Amino acid sequence: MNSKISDKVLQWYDANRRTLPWRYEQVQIADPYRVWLSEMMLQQTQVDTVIPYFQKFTAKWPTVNDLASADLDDVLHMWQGLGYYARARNLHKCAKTISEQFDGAFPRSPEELANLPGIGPYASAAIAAIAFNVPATVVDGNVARIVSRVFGFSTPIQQNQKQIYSAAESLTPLLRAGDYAQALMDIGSGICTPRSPKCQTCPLHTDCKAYASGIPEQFPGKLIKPSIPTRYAVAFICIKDNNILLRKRTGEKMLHGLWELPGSDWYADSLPELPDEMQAPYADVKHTFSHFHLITRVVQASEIDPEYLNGAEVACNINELDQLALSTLTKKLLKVRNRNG
DNA sequence: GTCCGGTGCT
DNA sequence: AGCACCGGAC
Repeated sequence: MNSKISDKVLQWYDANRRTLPWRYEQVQIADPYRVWLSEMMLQQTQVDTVIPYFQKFTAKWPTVNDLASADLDDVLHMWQGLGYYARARNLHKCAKTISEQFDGAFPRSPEELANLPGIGPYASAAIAAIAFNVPATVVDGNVARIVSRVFGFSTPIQQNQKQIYSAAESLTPLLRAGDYAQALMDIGSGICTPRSPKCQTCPLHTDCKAYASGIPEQFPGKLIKPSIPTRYAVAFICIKDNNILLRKRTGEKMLHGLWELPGSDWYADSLPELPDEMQAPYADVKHTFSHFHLITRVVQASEIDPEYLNGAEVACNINELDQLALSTLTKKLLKVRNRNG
């Protein structure tokens, strides 16, 4: 009964699987390094966004030992734009651990994998299944949505983790665990999508309670999210002789290790006051992070009163910005320069 | 604008 | 258990 579902999933996969740079054919042996790297990148990030990053990383660092020998600054630079930069720091830390303590070989069991930096319950199961065919239960957002729909769970995913895990476990096959996990990812991203599931093309629609209900998109229920606050900041674009003032974020603040425009802290209430002569020209740029909006007043000036700087700025050639790790926020702020000339 | 999503820290 | 963390799809 349950094995029938995994059989349908695997048959669908054999006919419809996506070709992706980290996937291997059945005649090939999986490279755990590539499986691990892809899974780290795919957390919180869509396949199409990940592909060029994966290509760049594997070209520059073909093995985990190569990545372990890299500088963290280079890793952050290569990661720029992918977001959640703690992933890049943990990636580097994990590569060093594998290289130095595991002789360059990833462990096979989910339990050992879960002890490594950046590898949690999802990734440990996914790597064990995909790289080593261990029949671990792999539950990410896609799987949780598929399982909720097949079983007709209306409880929001966040409040139903145990039931979802048990249901997912009951479907997981003992053989071809890696193909099965990847098949569910493909079905989740291409068919069983959050808003408009394409049930007619789904191999499980005749097994699916949500489909039978006629309103599959309403499974699982959604959690009402509280609205997030807005913060405010001032940042300076100060260019002289082709050099722009930048500083490197330090400490434990978000985006630390990346370069940014000098400016104020991010205040909870309103835009920091500036003297009139520093107000023009400027542009207000809005950016949204996971837990707050940020409105930044970008002021362009050839000189900045040192009172507004912290003394840690570095003059960087504006034609060599592509050699530094910049967040998407900083790139967005830098575009003001093109707008205002 | 609104929604989506793994891990680590506390 | 609750919160911090980013960018892209719709």
